[in-house]
Formats: sequence, structure tokens, C-alpha cells
Amino acid sequence: MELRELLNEEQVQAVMHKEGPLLILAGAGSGKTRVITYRLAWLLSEHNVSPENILCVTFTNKAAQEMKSRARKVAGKKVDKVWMSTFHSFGVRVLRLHAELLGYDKNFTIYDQEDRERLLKECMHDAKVSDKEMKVYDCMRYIQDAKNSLITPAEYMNDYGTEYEKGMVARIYEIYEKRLKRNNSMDFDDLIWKPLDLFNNNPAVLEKYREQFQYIMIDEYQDINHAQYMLISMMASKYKNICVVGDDDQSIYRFRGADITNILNFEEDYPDAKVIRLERNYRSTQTILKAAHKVIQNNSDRKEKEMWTDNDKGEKIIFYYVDDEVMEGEAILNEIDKLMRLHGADLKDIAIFYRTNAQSRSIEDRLRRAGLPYKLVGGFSFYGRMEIKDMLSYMRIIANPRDVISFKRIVNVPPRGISDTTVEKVEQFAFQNDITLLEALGRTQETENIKPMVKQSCSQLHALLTGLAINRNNMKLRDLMAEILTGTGYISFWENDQNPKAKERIENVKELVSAVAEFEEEKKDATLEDFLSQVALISEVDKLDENADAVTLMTIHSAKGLEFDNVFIAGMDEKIFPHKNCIEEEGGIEEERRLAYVGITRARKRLYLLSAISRRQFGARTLGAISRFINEIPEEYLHHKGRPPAKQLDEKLSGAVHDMGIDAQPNYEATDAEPAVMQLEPGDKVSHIKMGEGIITKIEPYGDDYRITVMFKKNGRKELSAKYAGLAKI
DNA sequence: TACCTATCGGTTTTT
DNA sequence: CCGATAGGTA
Ligand SMILES: Nc1ncnc2c1ncn2[C@@H]1O[C@H](COP(=O)(O)OP(=O)(O)OP(=O)(O)O)[C@@H](O)[C@H]1O
Repeated sequence: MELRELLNEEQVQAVMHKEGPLLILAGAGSGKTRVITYRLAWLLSEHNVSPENILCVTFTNKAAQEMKSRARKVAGKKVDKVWMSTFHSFGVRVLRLHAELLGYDKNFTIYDQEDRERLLKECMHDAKVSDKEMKVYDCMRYIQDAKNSLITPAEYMNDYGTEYEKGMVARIYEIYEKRLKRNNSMDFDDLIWKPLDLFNNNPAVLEKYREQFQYIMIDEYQDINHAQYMLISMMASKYKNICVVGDDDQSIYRFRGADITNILNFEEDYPDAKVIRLERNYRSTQTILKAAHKVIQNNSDRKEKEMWTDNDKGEKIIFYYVDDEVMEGEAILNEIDKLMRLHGADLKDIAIFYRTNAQSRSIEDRLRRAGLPYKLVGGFSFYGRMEIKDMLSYMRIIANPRDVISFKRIVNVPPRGISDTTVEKVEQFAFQNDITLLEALGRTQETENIKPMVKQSCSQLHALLTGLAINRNNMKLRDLMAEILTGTGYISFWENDQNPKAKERIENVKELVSAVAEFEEEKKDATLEDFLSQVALISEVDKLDENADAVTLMTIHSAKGLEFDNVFIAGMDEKIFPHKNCIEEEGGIEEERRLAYVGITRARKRLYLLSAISRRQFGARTLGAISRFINEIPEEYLHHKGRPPAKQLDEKLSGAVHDMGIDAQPNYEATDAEPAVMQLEPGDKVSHIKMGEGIITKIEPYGDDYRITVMFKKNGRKELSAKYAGLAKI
């Protein structure tokens, strides 16, 4: 491998640094990820380090995969034996091996956000805290913060027991931890903390991993939390060959415990650390790079970086000021159209970012009507759907019969006459006899006050689940799924449902069956636990297929680490971005600004920022203001489009919109409807590539486009865009 | 026990 | 505006 052909001098230095702590602190697009990828390959191929002795931690599973496949091209198949994963996947891997030492079974369940809230609700009930006194969500945040900082329930009680709100949290927290353990379950935070406990209580195990991981590399180090920091420090303390890579300006996960001081203090933690700074940006145009730098310079407590690039100056950043969220979608669509026509852009090179998932909706609506394909990252995930979670709960119960949360979820789904009060009685019985809920379900004969019919229902479910639990190791996963479906009648349950969504639910369940089959195909001796862990830990970006020919829609958080030729950031409004909840918060604005910096620096060639005069929120229309981050970008880098800024109110009132002479100003371009070419009329017969033939019933103007209503022979009434639907007159 | 409707309130971001 | 949920009714 000839490093100098692939990397610049500083990058080469970083790659060749073999022993001792190394910090690569550098701005966006400077090739940090590229450096650790090649460093990994270099260690394997030039120094012949055994792959088992290397631990690589990335931020997403996808990043891990990518790094693996890049390194594989240089270092070959060895790479597959490197421990490469996210912190959470690493935790699971270690815990599945040593769970017994912590008093858990290997088959523990991983609770996601929803499970966690369900459990917490029970705990709040037991602690006699009503959800009027404290919101479940708030309580969860407190507990999550505590766990990320490694504060035990006892310590929490000690520190905050006398406070009103936190005192309640302390009581709930204690119950919550006990329940998790009793359920043989772990939440996301446990996946980091429990391995630490394991190491602390079992010096021999710690020694084994310390000895094993002679080389440790961590990407996105600015976003690790205290627990993760402790875990890594512990494992690295023997060889100290720890290479961390990050950018303090890109720390955007404080809400889940990320602590920027971890990266800022690295040199104190390892006084002999070598520090390498990368100052050349390979990603963006000069304009984008400079604008991003100007924005982030408004933060204090950061390490200043002098970035430069050899790339072209590029085009100005387009700032689009539009009337509302509908016009925002319209503007984006117009620009995408231009990108494709004028610059031959591929849809896969275009991304639309926003601060909150809810914002995707108006944009999606517009793209969908235009028939423009898009990939949505996040929002309602497949695995979050009710029917999918039901099926997964059945699987989880079979894997881990102590999982009370999953048990309660499915005990009466489909309805089988087992009501909440019955469940309470079964729970009581289980508690008295020190058996699991599932076992108790099989012994309802010994209880009173349950109707015979209901008892029979209980026994049936018990027989089904225990039967499958016993046989599950002799069964293929897909057969297990099939047994669950037939045994519970889950499909017919939805078939009998009148709701129009029921059909889709059945489709989703079928899709899950194929996902299971596919998983089994790929991993030959995959266990049920493997499948369930994978589902629990898969992130939204992991599922993204970057080669699919479609526009990408995602939050800026999800976009971290990615890059696109053309980037749109919608909702550059004060109170949206920066978000209203962050404005008052200590350090909130700075975190939002870092987020803005991350968003801007994803763009390679072109950047579009959009803001709206007013938006629909909770049904009502609310006026907004342009985000302060826009004002932090020097005028010289901006090209304005849409409504002229600042005067929006007068304009609205006077009704005068155009002819304000704004075109005369160099950076302004008053844009508005350039009507689309229109040769169609109501009554015309048309054909559509997917919908088939139909008759136009209505045409109405829509921005610079027209909205055409067509009655299709096969598919009924549909609304289409004149520009994009590609209707042909026949 | 199951299902329907009136009421309330609003999760920012994610493993 | 839309979804979750409590509370009443069949
Ligand atoms: N020496 C180099 N020669 C050519 N291209 C490079 C070089 N270094 C990095 N690049 C390219 O620059 C882009 C950014 O690199 P990379 O993603 O590694 O940066 P990063 O510092 O991790 O970015 P960020 O922190 O913004 O996620 C990539 O497309 C990468 O291939």
C-alpha cells in the first residue's frame, strides 16, 4: 500500500503512528474517518497485527460496515475478524458471553425506548407517583442521565432524595433497576454500564480483554458519554495504544449523555499523547467551508481550527425565504428539478435535512405528489410498528420467558379474553410462588376468581409459548415465526379487522417473515437472540441504501458522518433551529450551532437553506423568524431567493409582493411562480406510467406548477403534479 | 371484556 | 391538526 498516494502528509503520520495514545482532532471533511480506516488496514497488512487484537468503535453499524469493506480492499479477509462495532453492539457481544457473571441469563432482552417507558410506567405506579405529578418521559430522561453518568439508585437517593422531583425519580429509579434485572432485561444504557460492572467485579475477565485489545480506535470521540469513556479507558489502560478521532465542533448528542470534555481532556488523560490536526478539507467548496467556519466561530470553549481547501470557490449558498411549509416543499422541488435538468444531478446525490422528524411531512407530501422518489431515514420505523412489535414480543417471550413487558404486550393480542384484571391475578400468583408470569399462566387452575373460559385461554397460550420455547433450538427461525402466526391466529385477527390499515399490517408481518428468512440466510447458525439483538440495535441510517436512485430525507443528527453533493436544510427558523426547547437551556444554543455546523458541512457542492414566514403548527398558523444561524453567515456567501427578508409583515399586510426593486440588489432574486407549460385541459384523456389511463377532472395552479386531478380507470381519483407526473395526452 | 368517542396536549435530536 | 388515552357503553 502506497500511503502517500492516498493521504496527505499529516494523515500519513497519523496512520503510521503505531504505539501510544493518538488524538486526531480536526474539522469536518478533513479525512478523519479515512485515516482510521487506513490505519486499521496498515496495522493488519504492514505490522501484521492479529485482527482479534484490534477494537474499532464507530458511531453507527453502517459506519462499521463501511470501514470494514474499505479496509478489506487493502488488508483482505483478515478484517472480518477485527472487533468492529458500535459501543452498544460491543456491549451486547461481551454481555452475551459473560451474562451469568452478572446474574443475568445469556438470553436477556434488550429494551428499546418504548419498552423502557412501559416498564417505567409500572414502576411509577408502584412508587405511587401519578403521571400528573411527573411525565413518564421526563422521568426517563432523569434516569437516563443518571445511568449515563454511572450514578446508582442508592447514590441518586443520597444525592437528590430530599428534592421533590428528583426524590420521586430516586424511588422510581430503584424499582426500575430491580425490575429490569427481574425481567432479565437491559436497556440501552445497561449495554455500556453492565460490561463495566463485569470488568470491575471480575478482574480476570477485564485482564482478558485488556490483553486482547492491544489496539483501540474510536471514531466520533466527541460524542461519547461518561460510561463509554470509562469502558474504553479501562480496556486501553494496559497497552495505551488508543487512537481517537473527532471534532469538538461536531458534538451533537449531549441529550444522551455525550460529554465534549472527554475529547478536550484527552491530552490530560494521556500526557504522552501525540496530537495530529488535519487542516485540509477535501469535501466542500470554499464557500461552504468558509460559511460553516463563520457560523461555528460564534461558539466559545472550542479548539479553533484553520481549515482550507483546494476545491473551487463554488456557488453561493442559496437562502430561500418562503411563505410557509407548503412553499418550502415547492421551492425544494423546483431546485431539485433544476439540479437535474441543468446540472445532471442524480437523485442519490441530493439530501434534505431538517431539525425534527415532524418536518419531513410537508416535504414528503410535495415529493410524493410530484412522483419524485425519496428515502426517508427515521420517523416511524418498520420495527416500531405495532404489528411488528407484537410479533417481536412473541419472539422475545420465547427467548426470555422472564420478559414481563413483552408478555403483557401480547397476552391479549389477538384478543383472547385475558383482561388486565386477569393479568393482575396471574401476576399476583406468580409473585407468591416465585415463578415467571409465563409459568403462572399455565397454573391458573390453582387460582380463584378467574372464569373457566379465561383459564382455558391462559392454558392454551401457555402451551403454545412453552412448546415453542422448548423446541426453538431445533427449529429454523422462519418456522418459529410461522408457528407463532398460526398458533396465535395473528394474521386472521387482522384479516377480520375492518380498518383499511389492516391490510398493510398483514403485509408488514409478511415482510418481517422475509426479513427473518433473509437474516437466517446470511448468518448460517443465527440464533433467535442474534436476530432480536440485531433488530434492537439497528439504527435508522443503517438501513439507508445510498445507491438507490432517490432523494434522502433525514434529520441532521442522522446525517452525521455522511456527505452529499447537494444539501437542503429546511426549517432554518428561529424556534425550530435553534429549537425552542434549547434556547433557554444552558449551552443549548451552542449545541444547536454545532448541529448547524454539522448540517452545513455535509454538503460537497451546493447548499440550500430554507426558512418560512409562517408555519402550520397544531392546526394554527404561527409566524416565525429567520434562524440566527442564517445571520451568522456573511452576506457575501449568500444568494437570496423568494421573499425579501425582514419586511415580511408589511408585505403581508399590504398585499404587495413583487416590484419592490429587490432584483436590483446583487444578492437578491425575487422568485415566484414561473408557470409550468400547460397543454392539458379538464376532460382530456391521459395515460400515466403507473396508474394507467384516465380522464382529467380538475386542474388548479400550484406554485409554479399545476395540480391535476385525474379519474383513473383502474386506480380511481388521484392528484398529480403537471410537471412530474409525466401525463401523456391520448 | 371489547370497542367507541370525548378530551387533552404537543417527544427535538437516538443507540 | 393528530394521536394517545380515559371513561363510558354494549
Ligand atoms: N487525502 C485525501 N485525498 C483525497 N480525498 C480525501 C483525502 N482525505 C479525505 N478525503 C475525502 O474527503 C471526504 C471526507 O473524509 P472523511 O469522511 O474521512 O472526513 P471526516 O473528517 O471524517 O469528516 P466528518 O468529520 O465531517 O464526518 C471523503 O470523501 C474522503 O474520501
